[in-house]
Parts: sequence; C-alpha cells; structure tokens
Amino acid sequence: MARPRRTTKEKLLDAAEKLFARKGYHGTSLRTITRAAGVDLALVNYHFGGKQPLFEAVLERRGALLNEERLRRLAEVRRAAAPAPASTEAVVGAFFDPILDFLEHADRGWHSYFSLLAEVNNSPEWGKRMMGKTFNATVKQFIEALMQSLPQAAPQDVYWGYNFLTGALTLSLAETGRLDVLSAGLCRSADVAALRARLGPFVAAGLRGLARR
Amino acid sequence: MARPRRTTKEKLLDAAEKLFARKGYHGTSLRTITRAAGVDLALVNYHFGGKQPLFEAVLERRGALLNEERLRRLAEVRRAAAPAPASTEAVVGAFFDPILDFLEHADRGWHSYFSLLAEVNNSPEWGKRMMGKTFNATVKQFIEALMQSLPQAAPQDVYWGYNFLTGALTLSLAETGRLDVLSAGLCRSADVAALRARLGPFVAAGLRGLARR
DNA sequence: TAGATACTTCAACGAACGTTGAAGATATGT
DNA sequence: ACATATCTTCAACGTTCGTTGAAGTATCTA
Repeated sequence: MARPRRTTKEKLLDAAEKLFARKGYHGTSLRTITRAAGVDLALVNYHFGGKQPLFEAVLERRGALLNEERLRRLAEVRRAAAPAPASTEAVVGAFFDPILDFLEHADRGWHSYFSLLAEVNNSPEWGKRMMGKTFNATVKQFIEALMQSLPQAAPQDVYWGYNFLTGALTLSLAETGRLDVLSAGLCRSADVAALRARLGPFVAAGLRGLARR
Repeated sequence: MARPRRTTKEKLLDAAEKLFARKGYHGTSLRTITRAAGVDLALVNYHFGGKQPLFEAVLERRGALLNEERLRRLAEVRRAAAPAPASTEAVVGAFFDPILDFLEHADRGWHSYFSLLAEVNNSPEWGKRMMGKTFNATVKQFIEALMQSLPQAAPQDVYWGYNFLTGALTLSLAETGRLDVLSAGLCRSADVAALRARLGPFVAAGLRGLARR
C-alpha cells in the first residue's frame, strides 16, 4: 500500500497545533515548533509564509472538518423532525456531538486543537477575527435553528444563549485541569463521556429557561 | 485633602492589567507596559522582581476584592434563607452580581481585569495554577452552597455545572466583540444590563436541568 | 538523461526581549 | 543640615525572536 508518510506541512501543523495550544501564539517560537516537528526552521516561511499564516492554517485545518460534520448533523436532525422544527436538544446535540465524537474516537490532535480553540475563543486578540472567519457561517445556521426551536424566545435571548453555550463548551475543552483539582479528583476534565452526559442537558435547560424568562 | 496621586506600583499594575488583557502574558513586553505607565523600564524589577511576579500581582489585586465581596453576599443570601439552604438562584446571584456591579459602577480597570481573567481561565498555561491560588477557597464555598441548594443532584453534576457556569461567565467577560458581530449589532457584549438579565436565569435553569437528569 | 521544478539546508541579519548594576535623585528622620 | 533609606534613571548585558537569501539536494517532466 501507499506510504502514508506525513509531509513536512503536516508535521509542522501537528507540532504547531500542540505547542500553540499549550502556550498560545506569542508563547511559542518557531524554533520550538520546528524542533518538535524535526524540520528546518526556514521551512515555516517556505510552506506557510510566516508565523501568523501558520497559526491560521492550524485553526482552519480542523475547523473545516468540524463545520462539515456539524452541518451534516444539523441537516439530519432537521430532516428527522420535519415538517416541525428540530428540538432545542437535537440542535444542541448536532453542535456538540461532532466535537465529542472526535475527542473520543479520533487522533490525539483534536484534543490540542480544541484546547487551542478554547483559548482563541476567549481572547480579545483572536476571538473576533479568527473565530469569525472560520465559524461564523456555520454558527449562524445553528442560531437560526435554535430560534426556530424556541419560537417564544426573543432573538437577543438566543444570541446571548449561544454565547453562554459556547462559553460552557470551550472551558470544558480547555484542558486546564481545574475541574480535577476543585473536585479533588472526583471529576476528570478529560472524561468525555461525563461531559457528554451533562453538557447537553445543562445547555438545553438553560436555553429553555432563558426563553420563558 | 490628601493627594490621591497614583504610586508607581499602581501605575504599573494599571498599565499591565490593560495590556495583558489585550495580548496576553507573552504578547506584552515590559517595555510596552512601562511606556504606557510612564515609568522607567527597570522599575518593574525594583517593585515586583520581574515580569511574572507583576502578572501575578495584577491577578491578585482585584481577585482579593472580588473574593471578599462574593463571600459577603453568599453569607447574606444564606442568612436571608436560614434555616433553609439558600436557593440556587440566590447562590448563583451571589457569585455573579459582584462582577456585574463592579462592571457597571466602578472604574474601567475592572473591564480589563475580567477580560484578562477570561483568558487566564481558559489557558492551560495559567488556568490551573493561577486561578486556583486566588479563587479555590472561595469557589469551594460556592460549590458547597450549590450542593445544598440542589440536594437531589450528585456532586459530580454540581462540579460539572460549576464548570459550565464559569465558562459561560468568562466568555461573556472576555470582550471579544464576537456577540456583536454574530447578532449584527442586535446584542452588545459590553451591555452589562443585558448580561445580568440573562446569565442568572440561564445558569440556574441549567443547573436544575442537570440535577433532574 | 538533461533540464526544470520543488523542496531543504545553512548561516546570518537586525530587532526586541527580560534582567541587571552602578550612579543619580528624592524623601525621611533627627 | 546632614546622614540614611527609598526610589528612579541610564546604559548595557546576553538571549532569543521572526525572517531572509543563497546554496545545496531531491523529485518530476519531457
């Protein structure tokens, strides 16, 4: 069979993903990345054109896959419920489940990617521009679906609700280990099954609570 | 009256707070900070002993005030409900309201501080150690109060619920401006009154949803 | 196989970084 | 006013940073 050998580009993306997730954009040097990837320093500029383009490429690589899978599931739950609108629980599930599935079944890189995404999402420096470029189109469709599932809610409530929803999600993906410390080991932040069992119910109940406010 | 002139230490803390919030620890240089503060570069090392001690001093200055006010309000809602345990809504309010009040009525520095806190809370580099040092003792009391307000909930549910709660809160404080973009201006992330009206109901409903899961 | 294209290596650039120590200025206490 | 403690200035240290261009090697095309 064909050798599935990683290209230089992939090696760089993998190493950058892991290291950016740990120390952020400014806390990670190209020398650290290229050393971890086992390639020459100058190759970053050859393949990506600089540090920032590399950072954006890291965010967009898996972002595109995530968007695809989310929209696929959104269409699925909508079709299943038609002609009625999909329920809040189903829409929320279509938003969360791809992430949880990637974390449970796919390669370790997704952990770094989501941890990085959590930091980017909460950063004034990157939050608006980078998250928007990759995710706005998809997110707008989910917000629309949430509005249809909660016809009695004001649009402002749904926008704020999405903000809370994504905040709860991203902190859960940040891999800070804080939950483990606070609960003295009773909960483990890497326990995807425990997160899956609780995030959906929490958020769906929260959105309904907002709607009947 | 006595001159309320800011000391060099305060000037440094104020400037560092604002700039760390915008670009993070590694993205902000001491030269940028001292230039903004209008003091000499070497004074950081004289007054704080280095860059990292300055960063920790920034986090702890307002953290201590926040802890004080949160515990004061927690005691208040507990006394008001005694001998019954305080309600989930009241405990959640005691946790959120000090922040919202500081944002609405106090100086602009709190905005930077909370924005910085949001980034720190979601960062693997600082999240566990720095948040823990300043907030763990207080947070544990709130988690205990939440457990008492939700006797039917498993402890794990409350720990995870606290995780979602603080995630929703911190993203709302992060000042990324993303909510404004997504809602095309319909919602403004700096609108504290809008946040106050929605965060409590969302979180309280979410916690109850978790408890009856 | 010859030539062109794609990729990699190597050495170095100027700029910015955190930190330091000695000298100078200011405030304090007697 | 003088001695002392506190604070500030200044110039420089050694590192590390992102980026670059020229030279070398591998890969592909005809």
